[in-house]
Amino acid sequence: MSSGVAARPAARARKAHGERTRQSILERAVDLASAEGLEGLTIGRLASEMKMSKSGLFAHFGSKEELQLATVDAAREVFIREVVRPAFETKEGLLRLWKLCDIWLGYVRDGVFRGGCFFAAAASEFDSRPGPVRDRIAEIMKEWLAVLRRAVMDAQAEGQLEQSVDPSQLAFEFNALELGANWAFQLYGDRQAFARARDAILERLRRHATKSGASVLASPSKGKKGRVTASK
Amino acid sequence: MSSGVAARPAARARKAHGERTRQSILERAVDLASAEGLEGLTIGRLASEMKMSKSGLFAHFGSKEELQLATVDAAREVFIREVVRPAFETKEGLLRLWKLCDIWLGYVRDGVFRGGCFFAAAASEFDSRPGPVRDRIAEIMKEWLAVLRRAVMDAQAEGQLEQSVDPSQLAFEFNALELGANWAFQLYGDRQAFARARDAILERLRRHATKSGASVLASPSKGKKGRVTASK
DNA sequence: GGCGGAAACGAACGTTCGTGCTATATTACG
DNA sequence: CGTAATATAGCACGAACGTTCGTTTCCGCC
Repeated sequence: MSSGVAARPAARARKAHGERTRQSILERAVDLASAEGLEGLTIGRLASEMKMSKSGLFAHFGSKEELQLATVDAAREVFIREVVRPAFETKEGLLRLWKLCDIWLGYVRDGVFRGGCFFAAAASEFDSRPGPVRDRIAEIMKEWLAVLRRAVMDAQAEGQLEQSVDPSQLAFEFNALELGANWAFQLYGDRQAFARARDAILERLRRHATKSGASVLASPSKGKKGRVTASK
Repeated sequence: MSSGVAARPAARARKAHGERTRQSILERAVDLASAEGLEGLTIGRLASEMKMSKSGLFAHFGSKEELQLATVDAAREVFIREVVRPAFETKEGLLRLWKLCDIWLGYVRDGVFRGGCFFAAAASEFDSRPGPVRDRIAEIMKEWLAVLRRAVMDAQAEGQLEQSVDPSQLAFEFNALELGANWAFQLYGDRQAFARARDAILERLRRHATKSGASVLASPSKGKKGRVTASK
């Protein structure tokens, strides 16, 4: 950490191997944890799926809690890559706000994580289990809520959304509808839930859109069938 | 099993003791499971809390899965007693629909279960774990959604809610908002979330209320501060 | 060509889990 | 009172858990 360890590219190549396996372990860990839960994510199971020994895998993290934390952060990266980043390709304003919600719904429907929204599951699992893991999960979900809230405020600044709407309130509602769709899909395989959430969100956006905002929202409304738009 | 074992009333009194301890075990089990999860609900832990031996307690159920199923059903009884029944004291119509949602929020806020809504937690825990337990949970939550949907239809039949609203859609949205409030409260202790959910629900009810429906909704809206009305 | 450190391994630890078996209290009724 | 059913306890099991330890394999570098 302190000494630069020599900037020799060769020296980096040596270290790369450990880091790379660690990364591929975390990939699996995220997948496993999203389905079985962060506690159900077992070191032995993970090791056997990676065709490694328990101890070999264990050495990368030092404790189960560290593994859980690393897994949560890895899932956060995936979420940013799959949801936030794509939505941020759209210019700030009402359309980006809509994209955030729409892409989120797609991210659950398309099974980016096997068990639906990773953080919805993790939050529910850890909400009565104090500790660093719970804190990290709470922090990340707060980030997401802040992104939504920020998007609302931007849309207002752009003059596309009425000033009277409370950004926190709207962010809460959208998040709730997303969680609701996730819940219905995970428990019943109900794909219609995505359309329901989308309709509810769009209706709310339209209701509070200014005139200039309404035009922005014109296209996705006209989409033929009620399918969620794919991110690509 | 086969032979009727005699329908003597006295025979029932004999059996009562076992049934009573079974019931008190389930009380504890529900409380424990609501906080630690249905899988975290451990027979050893439960036995020691009940000051019983593992095997003595175990004999009442025969398997962990049976214990889980019995626990889920016990939680269902509590839910009916605490939420559905009180709301059904109000005559069918818009007000009952509102009561269902309002009392539900109170039931989470007042900690009827230590871990918030028992079924929200259980659903999230078991949604990727097929089996009888998952099926039972899904069934119970479907009952709740059906109650909501039915309440919407009743309100329409009473002429208090516009015919144009889709009962399933409204039930979905209300359920989602409730789950969202539960989520925010469990993860952040955010009591404001109840007010947010309530506001969102009330706003929707008002929007789609007929004239006669609006008058019914007049009183709870005027309630001074935005507190959720207690069920008693 | 041998040294050193990182990475992976295999075996074992102490615990806890769910689940059987067997025996002992407790109780109801003939 | 005695007997049979019921309820609880005691004990042991096999498996899985997280974790530790000592060893082995691998590879860049002096």
